[in-house]
Amino acid sequence: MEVLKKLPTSDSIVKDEVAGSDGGIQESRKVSHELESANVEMREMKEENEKLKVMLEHIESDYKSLRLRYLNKVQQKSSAKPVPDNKNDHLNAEFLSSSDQEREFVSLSLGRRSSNSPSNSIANKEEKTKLICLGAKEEEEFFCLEYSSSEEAPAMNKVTGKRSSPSGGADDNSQQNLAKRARVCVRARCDTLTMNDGCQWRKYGQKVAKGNPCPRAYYRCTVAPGCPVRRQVQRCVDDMSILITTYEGTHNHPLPLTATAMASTTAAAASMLLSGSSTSGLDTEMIKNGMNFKLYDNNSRFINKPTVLSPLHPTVTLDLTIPMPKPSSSPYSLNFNTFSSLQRFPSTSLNFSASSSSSDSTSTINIPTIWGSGYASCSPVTDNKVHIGRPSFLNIGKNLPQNPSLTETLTKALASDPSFHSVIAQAISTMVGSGNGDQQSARTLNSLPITKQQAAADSNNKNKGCEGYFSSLLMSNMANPGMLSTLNLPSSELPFTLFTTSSSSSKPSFSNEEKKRL
DNA sequence: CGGTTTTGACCTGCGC
DNA sequence: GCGCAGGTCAAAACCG
Repeated sequence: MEVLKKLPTSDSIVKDEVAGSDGGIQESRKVSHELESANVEMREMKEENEKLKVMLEHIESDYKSLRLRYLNKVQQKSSAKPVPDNKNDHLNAEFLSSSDQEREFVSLSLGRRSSNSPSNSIANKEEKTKLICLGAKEEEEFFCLEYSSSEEAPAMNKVTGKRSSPSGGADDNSQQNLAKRARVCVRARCDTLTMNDGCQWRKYGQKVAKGNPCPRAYYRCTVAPGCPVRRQVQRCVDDMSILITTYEGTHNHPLPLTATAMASTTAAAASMLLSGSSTSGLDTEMIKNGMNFKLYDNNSRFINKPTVLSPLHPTVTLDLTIPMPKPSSSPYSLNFNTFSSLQRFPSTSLNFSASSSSSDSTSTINIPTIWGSGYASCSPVTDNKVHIGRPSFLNIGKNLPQNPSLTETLTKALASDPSFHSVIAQAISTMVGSGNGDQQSARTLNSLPITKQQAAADSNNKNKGCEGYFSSLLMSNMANPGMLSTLNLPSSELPFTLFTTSSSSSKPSFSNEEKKRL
């Protein structure tokens, strides 16, 4: 896995700046001053790029060691225990001996599908399901995380998990269903019946839920046959203007350009939820390019708590109904929380606050966001609001030293957190997509100039009214000029694509455009 | 005519 | 075990 953060060369900036000036001493002084500051920022960014690279190397090595540890543990378990269940033993042996299966397991853990794998057969999938559940008692979170990355599985076992599920222990089923049923709930104001998120949906049912006179509609993705993604659409009982759309599953096909943003966001949010871990339950805020993501839990007093959510499903709610603050004036608020009812589902909370200027007193580290491209500056705060990962692994925010080494501290902390590793891996795979279409779409989307993206979004909105809201919102947020302000760069010069991965090798890969920029 | 929507019946999980 | 609620199925109706 190779992650790159792409930056425009200082030369290109110089040329543009010089070309843009008409002369005059003051003008050139101003330009040179700006150049100087830009260069300083560039150096800082490069340094942080290096740190990120180091961090990712750590992540990679940590992941490998974790995997080894896990395999050792399974091996020890299978050899030490005579085990009442011979089937599981057999499965363990198979797991350890089959390179194919291991490959798929690893693949799952990275959030990618290996659709061409010969182990994709039903029989093998069933075996792997059992394998995963085998160790669930000891390493519950780990297994949930690993398995949750493959949300296509419900295509074989219906969401209810019973009708077509193989006869297995209730624990096994529930364990895997926990991971598979992760949902992303999106709340947005919309006057139309549904919102166009770029995907094609077919309605397969409607039901009036208790407590809400508005019927809930059930949709399936029809972009590709067999796509496991489903969505529920329902009006908020407290505010009829709010449409609650709940997504479940991951698309197993390339997505249309307009659907990429939403799918990536929901997949990343689901990934965040599933890879998340228990925290102290403190209120958290996350900033993501100007989008407000409101968080709830069962104790939340949030009055618009949607009835669409079932305690059976770990759900992330993305609240788009909160007005966006102006990019340059205030940090955005993005709340991520989970319906972790019964404490069965770990919650993940992150706090990314965007520093509006370099004069902020707090130290920041730049973290590539998983929702689109850009920088989210992670600012340590003093009220314990920065919490990433499970307390046992990491508890950033508590007793954080407010000194210049904070960046390193946070970097190390992040690099040492397995949850964060998985989130990053999932996010990368989400952005890259399982198919070329996804990759292309994401890249195309990210490389579009802001004006074009905005124009496209505006055009969509003009034609469809409320429809296209998701796409345009997400697209515009991906290219949020506010994020550019931290770099002091014109929006046209910003490198949107921060992540590129190469599936064929571990070396970085660049598109032609990216090569030019570099 | 093919795809989509509607709608009543059915299945499953959960609480009592 | 029973009833309730959520979710899904599938036949009929609808639509372009």
